[in-house]
Order: sequence, then C-alpha cells, then structure tokens
Amino acid sequence: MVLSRTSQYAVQALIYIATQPAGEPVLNRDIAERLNVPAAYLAKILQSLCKQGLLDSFRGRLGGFCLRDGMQKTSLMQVLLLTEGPDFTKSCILGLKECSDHSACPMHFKWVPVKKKIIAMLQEMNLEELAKAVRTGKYRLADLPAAALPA
Amino acid sequence: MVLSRTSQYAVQALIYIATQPAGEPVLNRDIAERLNVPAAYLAKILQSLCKQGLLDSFRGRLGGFCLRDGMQKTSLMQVLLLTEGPDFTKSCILGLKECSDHSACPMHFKWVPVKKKIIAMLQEMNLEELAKAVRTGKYRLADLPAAALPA
DNA sequence: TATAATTCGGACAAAAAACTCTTTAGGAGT
DNA sequence: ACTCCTAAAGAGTTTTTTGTCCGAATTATA
Ligand code: FES
Ligand code: FES
Repeated sequence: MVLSRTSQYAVQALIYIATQPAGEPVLNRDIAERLNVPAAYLAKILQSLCKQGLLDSFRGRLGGFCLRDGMQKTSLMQVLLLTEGPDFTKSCILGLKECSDHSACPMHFKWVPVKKKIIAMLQEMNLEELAKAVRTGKYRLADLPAAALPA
Repeated sequence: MVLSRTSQYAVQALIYIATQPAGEPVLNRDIAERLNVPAAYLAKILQSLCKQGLLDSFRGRLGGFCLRDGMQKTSLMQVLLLTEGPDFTKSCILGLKECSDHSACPMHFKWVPVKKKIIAMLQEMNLEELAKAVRTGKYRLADLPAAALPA
C-alpha cells in the first residue's frame, strides 16, 4: 500500500541490525536468513545504504555490516527518503506533477492532512526504538516460517 | 506514495466521466487526451472497469463509456479494491504476510490508526462529489500542459 | 604466506508493470 | 446493404523492479 519491496527489506534489515550488539558487524547472510529475503538482493540494498552513509561495512573475516556511529536514532523517514527517493513525500495521490494548494487535484485537501499524519509517524519512529520493541519479543520482523504455522 | 499508475488513471478517468452528462457515452480518445494519458493503455483499464461492473460501454457510432446506472456514488475505496486488488487495505507496511494485532511488526500499532484514516478518507469520497468539485473549476484532473506554464 | 570468509562491483536474468499495435466485431447513420 | 466509427481482444514491446551469478578485492587467522 505504501512501500516498495526494496524499502521494506531495507527497513527490516536496519531494524534487525539495530537489535544486534553495536559495533559487532552482522553478516548479510544472517540478516537474509533471519528475514527470509534473497541474500544477493539484500546485499545490494545494504551496499547502497553504506554509500548513503547509514551503514558501515567490513570485508573479510569478522566482516559484515553495522550501523554507522550516531545512526541509531535515524528515523524511518530518513531511511525512506534514501530508498524511495527525495520526492517520496511530495507526490500527488492522483499522480499529478505538482501537489500544492494552488494547483490541487480534487482529493488534495482531504489527502494532505492524512499525508501529514503518515509523515509525522515516519519521523517519530527511529531504528533504536523499533529495535527495542523487537527485543521485547512482542513484535516480529519476518513472517512466521511455514513450519511454525498450525497444521 | 500510495497508488499504482493504473489506479491513478482509473480514478482520473472515472471522475472525468462523472463530470460529463450522465447517459452520454464518453470517448476513450477524449478521456485520454483530456487526462494526457496513453489512450491504448487507458482503454484496457476502462475495459476492465466494464467487466467489473463500474462502467457501461457502447460500440460503434455514438459509442463510448459511461458510468453504469447507480454507480455515481461509488467510493474511491471501491474503485481501488478493483484496481489494486482485494488485499489493498490488508497489507503490513513492512510487507509481512499477516497484519493483525496478535501478529504484529514493530510498526503495527503506529501504522494501523493511520491506515484507518486513509481508509476512512477513501470511503467517504465518491465519484459524484469529486466530479462536482472538478466542475467548480477549482481543481484539476491532469497536469497543466507545458504550453500553459510560465516561460 | 596460505586459506577461508566476507563485501564489492558489474553483468546478467526473470518478473511485473506500463504501454503499443493490429485485427476483429458490433452498432449508427445513410 | 454499405460505410464509418467505436470498443474488444489478444499478442507483442518497453521499462522498471526484483533477483541471480560470478570474479575480484579485502581482512583475520593459522
Ligand atoms: S494535488 Fe493531488 S494530492 Fe495534492
Ligand atoms: S503487522 Fe506490520 S503493519 Fe500490521
């Protein structure tokens, strides 16, 4: 309803990394397995997040990815601006090029307040808090494996 | 941020048809030109909306598409359930297969209230009202043509 | 120094979404 | 009956997104 698969993988991975001890690199393979997403594809996404400054990467033995220092409090909004592009929040719901009060589609004045709520929500959630929530065990980052479902 | 291009075209076209005199078929060609959208592609979308019961179509001279009788008050939610599929509102923002209180991702309890707002908004907007808004001339369905932009 | 483990980078492949072309069939006017 | 105008249908193309593969570079450790 809102996010590309790439963004979903990125967010899941970042939260997962944030749940792990800071400073200890996490293996791409482990993240992919844990989240049940394609490892090679996830690697690309993580590499891109490195280039964009959210992650640090280390090659060779004891290598892996970890959150760059000071990025614990990165908001989901910041992440999505990287993965969805800088116009993420700027678009008209009907797809018009410009979305502004003086150039409005018929849904504009209903949509804008809702959009503001979405943006506020994305800005107030950060990786550290989400990771903390996951560590309580009450929330999950990936689907239940089929094996765990009732027969 | 929320809708596929197909859905955007569908909604734009339906609103445009609703602005036209009821019972008089509107040409696909005219809709496409007015919305500045690929005609052949739009035709497919309209055909699909016919099959799904929102529109009536007529071939030959004086042919075209018009809203099926009684569909003037169709809500955007109903339209999007057709164009985006019946799971449109059911998805988890992180992409998990199940989105429910007892199987929640870490964003679930923040996301669900916002999602409810989106759904409420989509349910309360219907084609007739949107068309009326467009007829006032204050709102638009398509981008300003490049020719109309300041040089 | 050799080895194993890891990311990096680029090319490639598959799938989905967006869009086009061409032919057929149906309906209105003459 | 004929012609013109329209949507219907289906195959095909292009573009974007998602996903794979492989070889090279980098690093810890034995
Ligand atoms: S112009 Fe369409 S949402 Fe603002
Ligand atoms: S489980 Fe993720 S939004 Fe409900």
